[in-house]
Amino acid sequence: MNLEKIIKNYSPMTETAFYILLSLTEPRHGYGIIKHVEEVTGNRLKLGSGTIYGTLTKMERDGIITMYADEKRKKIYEITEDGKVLMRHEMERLKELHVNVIKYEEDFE
Amino acid sequence: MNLEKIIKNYSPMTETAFYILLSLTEPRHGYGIIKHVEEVTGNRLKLGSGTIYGTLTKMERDGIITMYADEKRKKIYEITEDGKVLMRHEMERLKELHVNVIKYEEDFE
DNA sequence: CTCGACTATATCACGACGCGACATATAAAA
DNA sequence: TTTTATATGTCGCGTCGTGATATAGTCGAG
Repeated sequence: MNLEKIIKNYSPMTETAFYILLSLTEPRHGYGIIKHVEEVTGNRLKLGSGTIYGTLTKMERDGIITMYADEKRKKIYEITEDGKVLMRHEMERLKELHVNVIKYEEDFE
Repeated sequence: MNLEKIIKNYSPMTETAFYILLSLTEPRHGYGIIKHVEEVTGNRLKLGSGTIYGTLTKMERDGIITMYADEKRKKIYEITEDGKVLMRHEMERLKELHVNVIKYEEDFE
């Protein structure tokens, strides 16, 4: 899948997809990602098994992550260059969202 | 719908839902919301008609927005107190996300 | 040594969501 | 007058996150 289509199909990114990709700057396997996401969100976000393995399969098919190693009971992935471009794009969107949070925060007090 | 269930069902909020509620601190009708969202996102986000009217119906049913006025060709809504609580909750989540954007940004360069 | 807890992956059906297409209608502007 | 903008609504489509279910290896406590 080319970069243009990737960005179109993955924007806006779901929170799940965002945290999976955030975990894959270091090579990790599915179960390791689940634990890492729990860590960085302070146990708030717990990914279901269907979510993680389904998403990883889809992301590999689309070329935003790649197989790093295939051990007996561990399939280890890492993010690709296209994946990094996508994440930079998503991070810009999240910054825009944050600007609007700060701007309109007082209206909800 | 009670507040606990509202927060559970609307978290994490979709970008669409977030910007619709952000628009409803002032009373607005569907079409007005579409135009307002285009404005605050710099024409990035254009809501489809199915999205806006479907979401408004659902949000009113769940008690996070309420009918403010029902003119001939305009149904005007505004956010409820429960809706404001929900938005404060969502804004906290977006701040956490933003912290992680700043923290891990350099890993995607 | 055995039993439960943890690690690890995979598939399935379910409900929810965003979207564009299509339909309908009024009002303003060209 | 004809087009463009305003305004709401419904429908089917594809996608997504989730929990249930299945399967299986590892490892420590009793």
